Amino acid sequence: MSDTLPKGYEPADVEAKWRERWRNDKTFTPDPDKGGDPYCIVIPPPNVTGALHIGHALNLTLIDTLCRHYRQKGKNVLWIPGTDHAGIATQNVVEKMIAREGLRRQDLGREKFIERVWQWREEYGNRILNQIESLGCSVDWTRLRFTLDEGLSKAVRKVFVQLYKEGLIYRGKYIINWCSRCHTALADDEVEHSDEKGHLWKVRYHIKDSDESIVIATTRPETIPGDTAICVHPEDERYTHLVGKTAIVPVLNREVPIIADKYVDREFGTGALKVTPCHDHNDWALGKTHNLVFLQVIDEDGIMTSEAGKYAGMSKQDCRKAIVADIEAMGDLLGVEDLNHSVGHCYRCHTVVEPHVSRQWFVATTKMAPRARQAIPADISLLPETWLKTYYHWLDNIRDWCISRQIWWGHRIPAWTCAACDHVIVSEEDPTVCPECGSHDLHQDEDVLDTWFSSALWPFSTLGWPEKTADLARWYPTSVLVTGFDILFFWVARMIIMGQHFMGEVPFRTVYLHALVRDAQGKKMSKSTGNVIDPLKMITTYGCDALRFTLTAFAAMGRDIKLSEERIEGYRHFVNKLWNAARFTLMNLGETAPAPVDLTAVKGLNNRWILHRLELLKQDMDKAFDEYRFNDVAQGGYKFLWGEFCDWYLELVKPDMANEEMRAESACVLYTVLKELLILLHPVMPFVTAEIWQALPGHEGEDLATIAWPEERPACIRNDDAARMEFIQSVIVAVRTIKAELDIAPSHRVVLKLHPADAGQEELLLANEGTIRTLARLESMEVGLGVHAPKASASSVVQGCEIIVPLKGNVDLQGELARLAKEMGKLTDALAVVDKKLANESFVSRAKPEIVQRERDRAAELKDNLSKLEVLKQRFTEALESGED
RNA sequence: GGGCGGUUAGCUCAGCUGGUAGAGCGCUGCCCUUACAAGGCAGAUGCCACAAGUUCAAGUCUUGUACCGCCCA
Repeated sequence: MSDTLPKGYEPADVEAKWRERWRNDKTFTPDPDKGGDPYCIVIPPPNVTGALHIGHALNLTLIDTLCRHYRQKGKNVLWIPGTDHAGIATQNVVEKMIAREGLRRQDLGREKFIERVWQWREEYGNRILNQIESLGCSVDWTRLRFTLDEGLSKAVRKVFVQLYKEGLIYRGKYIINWCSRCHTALADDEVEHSDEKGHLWKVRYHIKDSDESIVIATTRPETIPGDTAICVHPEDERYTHLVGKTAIVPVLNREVPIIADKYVDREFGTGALKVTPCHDHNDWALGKTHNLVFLQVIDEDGIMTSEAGKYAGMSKQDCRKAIVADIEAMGDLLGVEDLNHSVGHCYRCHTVVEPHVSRQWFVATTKMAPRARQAIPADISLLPETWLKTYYHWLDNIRDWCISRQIWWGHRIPAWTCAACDHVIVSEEDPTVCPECGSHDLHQDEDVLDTWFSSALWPFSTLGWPEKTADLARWYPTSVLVTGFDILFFWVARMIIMGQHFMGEVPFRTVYLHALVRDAQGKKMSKSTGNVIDPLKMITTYGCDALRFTLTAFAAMGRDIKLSEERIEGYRHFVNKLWNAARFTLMNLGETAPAPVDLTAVKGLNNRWILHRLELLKQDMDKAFDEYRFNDVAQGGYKFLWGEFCDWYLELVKPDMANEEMRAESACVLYTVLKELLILLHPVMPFVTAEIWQALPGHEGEDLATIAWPEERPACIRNDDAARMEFIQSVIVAVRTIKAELDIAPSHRVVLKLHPADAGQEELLLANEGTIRTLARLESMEVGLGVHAPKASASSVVQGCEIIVPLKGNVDLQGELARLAKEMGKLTDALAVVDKKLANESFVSRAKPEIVQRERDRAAELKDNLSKLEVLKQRFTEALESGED
C-alpha cells in the first residue's frame, strides 16, 4: 500500500509549492512558433493602486479556467498580465501620502511629484501582481505589461498623433464634467449619477417694460447669475405671448431673451426654464443653437467668479443660500418644493461634479462609433446577448470623448505650442523647433490623457504594436475578452474602436461579460458598507481551489452572484472530498501504475458504467466550456465526483480490489477515471488536482498543467449497461429505504429475497450478487422466479422486480404497513396523471409517437408495480392478523 | 421617461431547442461501514409571482399585471 498523500489537504503549502514551480518553470510562457491554434486573452489590467477584490477574483478565475482548458485542448495559449497606471486614482493615493508630510503636489512640482508616484509604484505596484499569482492564474509573467511602459507609451503617442492628423483628435472649448476636488475634467461615463434629495425653487423673473412676469423652476439657484435666457416650449400657450420679450434676472438685473425650444418639458416645474449655458449640458446645447451669451459664474474650484456680481468669491454652496435669501427678500421666491433628482458625482472621489466650460482634447468617437457598432455581431459575439441593445444604445448616443485630464500622472499629451507664433505641434518625438517660425520656445500641453486612452490600445499594445512582433502576428486578434459589464463602455467599446482603426481588425472574437459579485443580500460590495468578502482571506481560510470552485459554480450567464462565506466553506468540502477519493485510490493501487487494459472491453458492470458516465461528462464539460457555461462546468464535475464516483463507484469497486479476477481490470479503470477526472477538474481547481496528480504512480513529479485533455472513447458509451447498473442501484436503494423507514440500523444485516420480473433481471441480479450484498448490507440474498414473500415481510417493487425483506419479530409491523400505503399512494397518483394523458384522444393522436409510447410504457410499469405491491400488502395484512411470521 | 434582468423547496440558485420539477446549504431520523463525521444512508418540503393566450402538452413560448433590482437619461 502506498499512501503518499497526507491525511488532510493543506492548501497553503500545496499552493505555494505549485505557484513557485509554475513561475520557475515558465510553464505558461508560450512560444509563438509552436503549433496549435492561437488562443489569447489579455487581462483586464487592474489598477496599480488596487488590492485584489472579489470582482477581480471572479474575473481572473474565469479567465484562468478558460486558459487552462484550452491549453489542455492543445491550443497555443497566451494570457498577458499587466496593470493600469490609473491616472486619477494613483495620483490621489500619492497625494494623500505626501499630505501626511504636509505637502501638496504643487509644493513638489510636477517632476518631483511624478518621481514620487513611480517610487510608490516600485514599492506597492507589485502587490496586485502577487495577488493575481496567489489565485493560481496561468499568466505569462515574462510578458508583463504596464500602461506607462516605454513600449505602451510609444503606442499611445503614435495613436494620438495619427488620430490628430486624421482629424479624429481635436482640441476645443466645450462643456465638460469637472471635479473640483480632483481638479480635472471627467469623461461622461466617469460621472456616476445617484438620486438625491434636493429642492425645486420657483423664482419670478420680471418682464422688461411690463407688469408681467414669468416663473421658472430651478434646482440650482446659484447658477442664476449665469442665466442668459429663459426658455419655454414653443407650443405652450401659457407663455407664447412672452416669447421674444426680455426678462430681468433677479438680483443681478441682467436682461435676457425669452426663447422657445421643443427641448423644454412642459410638465416639469412651471414649464419655463432658465438657461445657463456654461453650467449645464443641456443649456450648453440650447446656448449653441440659439446663439446665447456664455457666462461662466463658477470657477474650477467651485467659487463664484467676478461675473457673479455681489456673489463673487463665495463658494457655490454659500452663493445658493445667499441668492435664495435675496430673492425671497425681494418677494420673488414663489415656492420651494422637495425634489429627488439625479446628481452627478466623480467616480473616483464622489465629489459632486460641476458642468464646466473649458478647453479640452477630444476623440471624435461620434465619427468612429458606427463602425464599432457594426462589429457586433458581425465580427464579435457578445455574451450574454442581452447586452447587445445596451451596446447599440450607447454607441448611438455617444458624444465625443474628452480625453484630457488636468492631472500629472499619466501619458502627457504630445502637443506643443510655439510661444512665438502659437503654432500647435503634435508629434511622436519631442520637437525642439517650431516648423513655422523656427522658434525654440515650445511649451508642451500640461494635460495628460485619460487612463482609458491607453487601456483602449491594450489588446495590441501589449503584443508589441507598433512594432511588427511575432506575438502580434500570432495572437492578434485575441480570442475572448472576459470582463465585468460595468466597463463595457469605458473599455470594451473603446478597444473595439481603436482595434478597428489601427489594426484593421477587431481586438477579440468574443466578449464574455460576467456578473457583478454581490453580498448575500444582493447588495453591491463596498468598503464603506463593510460587506466585502476579501478573496485573499478566503484563500487563506478555505484554500484557493474552494474559492475558485465557488465562483465558477455560481457564474451562470447573465446573472449576478450573491456570495457569502458559507458557500465558500461548503465548496471546501468538495475539495476535501476529491482529496480523500484520491487517497483511497492511491491506497488501493500500490506502488506502480496498474497495467493498462482495453477500456472498451472491460467486463465489470461497475466499470462499464463509470466509463460510460465519464465519457458523457467529458462531452458535457467540453461543450459547457465552449459555450461559457461556467456553472455547468463546475456543477458537472461536482455531481460526477460526489454523486457517482464517490457515492457509488468507489463502493462498487471495493470488493474488486480483493478479488483476483477483477482486480487488474478494476484497478486500471479506477486509476483511469481518477486521472481523467483530475484533468477535467484542473481548470477550475488547479492546485489540489496538480498535487494529487504528481502523487499518482506513473506520474510522479509531473505537472498536471501541461497534461492534455483526455482522448474520447466513444466505444465506452454503453447506454444498456448504464441502465443495468442503475437497476442494481435502485434495488440497493430500495433495501436501504426499507431499513431506514422501518428503523432498522443500516449495519443490521438482513435477508433479501428478490422475485425478478424476467429472466434477464434474474441473470443480472445473480451476476451482481456480491455488489448488492455489500452495498445493501445483507446477510443473504436469494433470487428466483420461485421466490415468494413470507407473509411478514417488508417489500417494494423496482421495475417489476419484487424486493422482499422478511421481518423478524421485533420490528415495527405497523410501520411497514404505513410505508407500503405511502409508496402505493405515490404510484397511484403518478398513474392517475399518466392515465389521464393517455385517455386524452388528442394527446394520443397529436403528440410525437415516441412520447406516447413512453407514457404507455410508464403506465404499464406503474400498474405492474402497483398490483405487485397490492398482493404483497395483502399477504402482509394477513400476517398481521394471524400473528404469523 | 427609456432599456434590461429577476420572481422556482426555509435560504441561495440551476433548469438548453415545450414532454414525469433539480442542486447546494438548512431541516428530520438512523449510522464512527478500514478514503472522507469537512463523512455515510434515508426522508420531508414546491398552485415554478399573478392573469390570459398559443398547444395534445407551458416553470419553459406570447401578451398583460404586480413587486424587486440594475443601467441609461
